[in-house]
Amino acid sequence: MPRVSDMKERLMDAAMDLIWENSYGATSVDAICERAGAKKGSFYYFFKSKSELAAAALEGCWNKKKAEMDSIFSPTVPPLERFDRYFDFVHDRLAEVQQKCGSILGCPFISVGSEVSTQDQIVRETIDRIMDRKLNYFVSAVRDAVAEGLVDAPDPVAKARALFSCYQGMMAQARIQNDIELLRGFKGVAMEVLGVKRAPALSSS
Amino acid sequence: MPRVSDMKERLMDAAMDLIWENSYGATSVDAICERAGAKKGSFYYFFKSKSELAAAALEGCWNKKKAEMDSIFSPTVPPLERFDRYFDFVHDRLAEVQQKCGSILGCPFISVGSEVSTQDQIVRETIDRIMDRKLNYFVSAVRDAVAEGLVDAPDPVAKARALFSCYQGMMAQARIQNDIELLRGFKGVAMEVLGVKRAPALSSS
DNA sequence: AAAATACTTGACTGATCAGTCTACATAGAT
DNA sequence: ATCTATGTAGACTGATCAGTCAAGTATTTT
Repeated sequence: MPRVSDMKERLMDAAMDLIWENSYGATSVDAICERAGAKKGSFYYFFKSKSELAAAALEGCWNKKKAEMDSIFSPTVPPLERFDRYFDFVHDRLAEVQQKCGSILGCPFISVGSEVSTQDQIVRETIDRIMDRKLNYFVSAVRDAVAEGLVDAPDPVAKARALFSCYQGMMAQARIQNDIELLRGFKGVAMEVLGVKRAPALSSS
Repeated sequence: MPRVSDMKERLMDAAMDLIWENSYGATSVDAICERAGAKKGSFYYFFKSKSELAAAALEGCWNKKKAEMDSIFSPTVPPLERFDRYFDFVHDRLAEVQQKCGSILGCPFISVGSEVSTQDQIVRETIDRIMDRKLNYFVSAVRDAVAEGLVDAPDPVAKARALFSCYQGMMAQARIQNDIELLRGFKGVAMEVLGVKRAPALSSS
């Protein structure tokens, strides 16, 4: 195989950045090409439509985060500490992005999902799948917490879903209000929603 | 004052319908005009931009709902029953809209807010204000529930915020998954998040 | 009757949109 | 050396975008 190009990745990264910062609708193919340093021809060489690129970019975004998620939600970590670490991680990540672009961007999957759900099946299904995978981390952690007697939950899946909804709602609000403070206090809210019996001593800062 | 026209309201309604069903970005001024039976000139006679119309339409949407909210969250209704009635109301409303347009549309304020927050200050601030007013209903109800000893909450505002986030997250997910079932089970989730001591006997079905 | 207010009309502009197409470049394989 | 696969370049298309504008109509006030 001749020359290998990193243009496909550059286009996906550029698309993800722009879509997350602005929105799917407000992000043009021209703008994506410009940021990626590509020309139109390259774009349509790799992707057959804007919508297909968006789906690929979102999937790629998830794949990048997956390793980190696996580490944070590792079964070797005490279940409640997983949430603690995760919300710290998200906070730090959003704060870092805010330095670059000046806004709290929240979760791209919720924002873009809400935006395109009625108009773009490809993107909608991609996001649906990703959200489900994300939820699974919560479910395992809640199950483990129940097993260790840290949390009372007759239905761990329902509990995990409740926390997941709460997390998503908070992220959406953080974006709308452009306020990271909502995230800062979320660890406490999470423990309350889980109905933690007594706060465990955590090792991390 | 000469002739009175209902075109302003027609434009606002048309805009709200289209933006809620699709998105802000995917809704063109031409499409709004067509649905309202207006011509371009009329549009720009009443509104100086698409963004200003969107803000007006969202504000108008809230004003229409306000009376219903006041009734549901009336202090004469037992506090926990307010939530019960509200989530029933939202469920029925979304189911009704689904009949017309085939999709679960969720909450327009969250969807549009997430979409435009970084791009349109006018709309962003409008939504921020509306969400805050909505939250206040939750806060009062939680306070009353605490006063009646139905709920334990050292910080009723935090509790209300937690439930509000959870509600919003669930609505966003309902739209993304195009699934109303999430709403059906929400009343139970809400009571759990509130940490209701014992389920009170409710009068409504 | 005339003037003023409150709209309505629809053609128009220039920018931008997603997507197409042909020609070309660069690399490894033979 | 040349052939082939993998890209790249960028001009182009036709549709659609938000927004403008000058001219018109209907209604009430004076």
